[in-house]
Amino acid sequence: MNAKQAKSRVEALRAEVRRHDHHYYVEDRPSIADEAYDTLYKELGELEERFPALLTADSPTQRVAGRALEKFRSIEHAAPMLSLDSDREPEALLRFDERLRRLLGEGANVAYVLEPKLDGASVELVYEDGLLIRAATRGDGVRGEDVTANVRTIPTVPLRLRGSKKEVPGFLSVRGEVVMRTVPFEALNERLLAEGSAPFANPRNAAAGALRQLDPRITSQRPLEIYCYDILVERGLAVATQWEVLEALKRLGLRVNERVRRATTVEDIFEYHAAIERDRDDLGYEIDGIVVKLDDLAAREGLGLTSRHPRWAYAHKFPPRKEITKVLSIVPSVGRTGVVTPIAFLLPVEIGGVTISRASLHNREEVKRKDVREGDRVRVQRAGDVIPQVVEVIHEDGETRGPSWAMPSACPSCGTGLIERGPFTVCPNAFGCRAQLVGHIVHFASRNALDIEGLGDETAKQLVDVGLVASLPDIFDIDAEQLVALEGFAEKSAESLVAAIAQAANAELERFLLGLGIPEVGEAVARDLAAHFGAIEALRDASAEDLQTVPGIGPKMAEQITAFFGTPENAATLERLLKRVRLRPPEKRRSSGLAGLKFVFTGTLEGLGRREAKELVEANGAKVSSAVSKATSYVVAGSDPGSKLDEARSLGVEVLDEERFVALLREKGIHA
DNA sequence: TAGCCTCGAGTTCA
DNA sequence: CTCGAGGCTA
Repeated sequence: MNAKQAKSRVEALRAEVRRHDHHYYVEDRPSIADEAYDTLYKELGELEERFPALLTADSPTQRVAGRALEKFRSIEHAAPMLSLDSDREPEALLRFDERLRRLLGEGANVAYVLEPKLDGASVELVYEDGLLIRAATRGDGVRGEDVTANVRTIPTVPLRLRGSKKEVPGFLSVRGEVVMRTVPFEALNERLLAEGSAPFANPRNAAAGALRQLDPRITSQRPLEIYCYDILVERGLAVATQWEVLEALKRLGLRVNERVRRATTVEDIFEYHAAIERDRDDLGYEIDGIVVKLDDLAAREGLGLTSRHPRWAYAHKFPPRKEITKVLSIVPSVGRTGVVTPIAFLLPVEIGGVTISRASLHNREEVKRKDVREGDRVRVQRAGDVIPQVVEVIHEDGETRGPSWAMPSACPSCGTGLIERGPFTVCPNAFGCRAQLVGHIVHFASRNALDIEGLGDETAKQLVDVGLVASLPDIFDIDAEQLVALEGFAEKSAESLVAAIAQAANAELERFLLGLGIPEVGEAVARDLAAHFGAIEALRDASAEDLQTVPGIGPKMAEQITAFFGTPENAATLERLLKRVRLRPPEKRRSSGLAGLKFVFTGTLEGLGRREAKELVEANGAKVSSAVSKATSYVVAGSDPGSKLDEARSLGVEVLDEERFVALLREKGIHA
């Protein structure tokens, strides 16, 4: 075979293989037997090997460009990839619809396109003259990471758009969602487990993780797929509506979700939402709601954007996932304050990608109200998609249930008679109850207090159980030898714990105060007290009147604090602790550019952690609070923000993304 | 005295 | 993150 013959054969083979790829991956309708396909593919590969001059990047054999990167390049998107306004309340959807109709004017024909909201990793694909030249993660919406080599390995992503030169646009930037279907996801996790690697919590993490592999050969082993749903920028494509956009994408060989629909009324949208939710478990991939988009592209232009979201699109989310499981047992547990909390141990179930095995039942009243009993089948959800909650008991005909659950009358830890305080049940043995001591130790060692690494729940329990610690100050007397004698302690971990404790003996006053666990004294109050009194002795000897001169301290808190220091056991403990620790007075805050501002953080910050961001802002004279109010200056929203973002919007508080937050700091001469 | 604002405490999993 | 309650303010 000469070079010319080879060239035409190679071209014919590529067209053939591409066609079969499209049918198999995009249309899900194979057009050839696997064996015959393999033969074609093999022949193409062999010819390309014999005639290397014929090799091109868009050949179906070149999906995996086998070299690992050092790191990803950051690239700017052709247009910002915005996030959508979203809510799960039906009223919010009604408001969206009404607002749109109002803005578009009386009698305007409003048409929507409805799509499932896929829960995967958002990417931009860029095609020039039909060739895939670039792919990027969403990143902060403006710039993302260059993951071209990885995206090329996804079989549903065409390396070359379908159609003749005339039909293919000169430039096309498409937005799509990379997802992993649930079945291959589980297979992948099993494989990872078998290899001794950590499995992924959910398909979204698995998809995002696969995209961020530096070695495309690893990505190519991960079962990724794409669905395309938007055009960011295009040249040479005549489209006037979202529906036409989707049609055009399909024509060009890009996969579009099969459940997309058109709608003209808000009733249609609710109906679609209900239908998709009903089918949610059968789709084979994860979704968390539906997306509603105004169909008319020209009308969108007129509507424009809010600070973060386009006004012409909206995500109507599903309520949190609920699953049914069985209550294995209900066990009372005593916390550091002595409050006894009933905990339901559950037959493990997966909800939204995480396995839930326990849920707090909060208090006596709660158990009674829901009438949860051991052995019951219960519906469990993750409130705010995080904290597991027992929603209700599922009753069946002819069921036989155990006796209703009752709070024990004696403390499960120390046997002292329990007392009732409102809906709560409390162990009054504050100084002799081992469970409470364990709680105190953990709190004392916690990150915001003395930050003793290696002294968590399990270790504290062990130390108390073996009698090494009978009271809080005893932790400073532990030596490495004693620890090594314990189960689970090797020499190294024993030494590092002892070192961590020794290091903690040099502590900031406010952290020490927090660690003492005085009722009503948390992070903020501890700081105010430290700043006002300057030394622990001054605080200890302060009267209730003195305390109330501190802004934020009223009669109730003053009473709690004086009662704490007035209790002989606490006084003795404090004396012993003070012999062991050296307290540093509060640092003078250099107030500067941020004085008078109030920040609230939500979501995950990428660059500097939330904790560092908080400290940085506070060190420069600003306040950080946990809830959004009218008094809030800025809400800083990282990725995956929570309800505080919605709160900020409804109160009209300015929202900063991480980039603009850092920019604000830089403006004020502050560097991270 | 009501309502807003803020804080403390408890909460699960990887 | 949510709930409940204390403190502050109008």
